[in-house]
Amino acid sequence: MQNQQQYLKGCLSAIVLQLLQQNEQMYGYEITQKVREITAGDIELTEGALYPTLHKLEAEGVLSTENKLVDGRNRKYYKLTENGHQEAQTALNELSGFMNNLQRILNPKLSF
Amino acid sequence: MQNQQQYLKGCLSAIVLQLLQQNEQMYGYEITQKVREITAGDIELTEGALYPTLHKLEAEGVLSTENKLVDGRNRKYYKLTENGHQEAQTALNELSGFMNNLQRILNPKLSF
DNA sequence: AAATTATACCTAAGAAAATTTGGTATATTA
DNA sequence: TAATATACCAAATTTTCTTAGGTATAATTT
Repeated sequence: MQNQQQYLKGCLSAIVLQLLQQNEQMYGYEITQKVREITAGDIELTEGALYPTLHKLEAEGVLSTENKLVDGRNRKYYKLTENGHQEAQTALNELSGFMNNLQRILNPKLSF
Repeated sequence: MQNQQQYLKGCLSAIVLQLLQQNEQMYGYEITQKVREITAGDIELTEGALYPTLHKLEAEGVLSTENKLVDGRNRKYYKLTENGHQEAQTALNELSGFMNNLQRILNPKLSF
């Protein structure tokens, strides 16, 4: 169960979009901690991967940002744009479909 | 449900290992058709990704090969080596763990 | 008081792994 | 006979992540 990191490829954006569907607004560091918490430390979003992804989603118009100073430190909050909500739903439906397919491959006996 | 391809990144090797745990021996083209069949066409393994992956797994000693001439066409059959069975089990356990974690993220209400 | 850890952002070089596009060849089907 | 299906492969490019840095403030530990 140790090296799950490799499987993260491809679904980092989807994870971000899901968390922002659930939480209204989050900042980068918060996202890394949330994923660490939910997965009990199995999955660690590296900042080198996360920040470029956030910037890309913002550049695509999926996310918007707002800077806030909290306890003397700067935080950059991200939220889904109006269009981003639709994009998020599409991406998450696709991921859901993919996971069902992957289950079919891994569990050939079960039928869904 | 169309573009699930993006999520394939990172688990191509695991899919190959799973299919070879189930099937004893398979050749490349057969693997692409099998995945297409199981996923009803949602996931298409491109040959440009599959063959390099097979060669890599062979180079690592996870898979061994045997060439056969069938109906006038050459087929290169792959099977798990003795060591490959262990590697496969490890990789598939990791993927299973990853999917559970991803479910926790996508489905925050459910507890597993 | 000083050093370490936690919080919080970021970039750039490199590596890994896929896509895209091309190639070769035989058998079957239209 | 032309197109499709079968069957293999490699190379250039792109995408995406890891690794390894950098900056800065607050809180904790030594």
